[in-house]
Amino acid sequence: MTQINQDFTSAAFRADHSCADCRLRPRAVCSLCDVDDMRRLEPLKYYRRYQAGQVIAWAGDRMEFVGTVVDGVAAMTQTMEDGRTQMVGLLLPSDFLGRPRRQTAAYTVTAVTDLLLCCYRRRTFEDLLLSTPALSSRLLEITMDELDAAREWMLLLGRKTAREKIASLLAILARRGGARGPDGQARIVLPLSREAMADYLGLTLETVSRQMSALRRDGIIVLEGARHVIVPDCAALVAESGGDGAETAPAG
Amino acid sequence: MTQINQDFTSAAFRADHSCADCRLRPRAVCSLCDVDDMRRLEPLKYYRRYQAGQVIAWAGDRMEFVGTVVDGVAAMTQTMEDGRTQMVGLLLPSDFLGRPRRQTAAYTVTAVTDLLLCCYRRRTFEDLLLSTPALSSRLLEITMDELDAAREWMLLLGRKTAREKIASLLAILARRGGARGPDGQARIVLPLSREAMADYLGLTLETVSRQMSALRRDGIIVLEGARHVIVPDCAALVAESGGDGAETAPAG
DNA sequence: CGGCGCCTTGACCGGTCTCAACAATGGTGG
DNA sequence: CCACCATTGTTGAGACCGGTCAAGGCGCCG
Repeated sequence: MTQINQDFTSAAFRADHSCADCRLRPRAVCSLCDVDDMRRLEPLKYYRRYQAGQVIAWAGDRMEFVGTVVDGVAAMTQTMEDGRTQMVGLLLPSDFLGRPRRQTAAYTVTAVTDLLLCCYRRRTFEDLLLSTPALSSRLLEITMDELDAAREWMLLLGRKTAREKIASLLAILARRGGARGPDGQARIVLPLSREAMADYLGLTLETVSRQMSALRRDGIIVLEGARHVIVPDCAALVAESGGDGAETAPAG
Repeated sequence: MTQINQDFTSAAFRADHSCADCRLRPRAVCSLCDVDDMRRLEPLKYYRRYQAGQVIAWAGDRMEFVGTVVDGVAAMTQTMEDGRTQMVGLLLPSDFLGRPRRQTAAYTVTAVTDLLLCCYRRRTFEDLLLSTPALSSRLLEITMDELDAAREWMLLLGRKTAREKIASLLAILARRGGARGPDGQARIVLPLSREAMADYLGLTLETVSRQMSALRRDGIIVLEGARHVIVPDCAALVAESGGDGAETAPAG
């Protein structure tokens, strides 16, 4: 597909990883496991791949696996009967997907870009949780971090203006996804379409587009095509974001 | 204070509970503990009381305890520099307050009504988590339930109309706090002021007041004073709420 | 070159916010 | 018991932000 997805695929889909040189171990659910734990975990893991746009699970579907995002971006969305949809989580590399002890997906999960997941069968993972304190301990930490992130997002959805919402999202993507420049500069390759951004921010895609243009006019960002954003001064962007909540990782 | 608070105090502040006849054990963090576990936990617990309006912790304060709401209602709120505030959690009886392994409060916590908490010192509780799998297992469940509730709330904040927001809140309070009548009827004693409702729903207090009046005019609710709500037909209320998300417990 | 997504921009509309006055409630003290 | 006050809730008028509907541009791919 587009340049964006090739960026993700090139690194991710080359071959399976060995846990020993997994670059996202420090943040993943297995980060607290010792060598012994990993000897038990590693043989049980397997990989799943999805193409951009593919639905991983519909809300209500049986979910027989859990996993960690290795490469790419996934989105969790909720939809009302009349079609209004709200994204409730953006899953970036190292984020955990799925819920032990629950048989069905609570939200629809979609691959936003090409995606690589490091998975365990759900039942297997539940057993590992019981026998591996380091795993369940880290999962609790991760879940509480996601809860904090969700609450930050509640502030954004409930109280921020459209401009602040856009600035907040860009600030978060710059923090976690973007390449940082020498000074306060950053470049972001947006994984999300305007519509997906709107669904995440509780806006319409037209408002997203207009506010992106407004930020460009005001010199806060520079656009190179719709999906490439340069932030000349990250501090200025954060100032536009309303300040609160930009310093935290996005919801998982 | 008001009738509302006396409702809460009458039962709660009589005397300390014994875990054996604690009516919220089934939903609390200790629900999976066996008799042996409880023999270790019970001597370590203690109670804290707060008056309506009292601040339990400011965002950034050191938090040296965690606990479960026994009686009353507490609120977690987040505030921006310019004063805009968003409630990010409403804590009802059996809900858990605090985060193990974190020294400072992430949000400001306030007693909405007179409040009774069943507490452990944070360090004590952290030790208990390590030595009591039933405790950490249940805490993970609770945290994941709160995460689901937070995500339901994101849909409400991002996509629902003012009327739907009000209806959703009333539906939730009817489910968890209200006395259920014989048919589809329910009566709710609102623990929240109009302003607190607005902070929870991402609205202004004027809009809350107007939509309450609109629901009254349309016969969806009956008001007996500002804080007493009668719902003649719960199904009709749920229909006004936009359907999604009303069947889940509120965020903790 | 043409067609199809995706994005941008414009004009207009409407829901919610803002500012303001007023009503109801409950508590206090004469 | 009642008058008074502070707090909380209600209602109105007008402004504004973001949504809706619609047209057109850009880039990618056949």
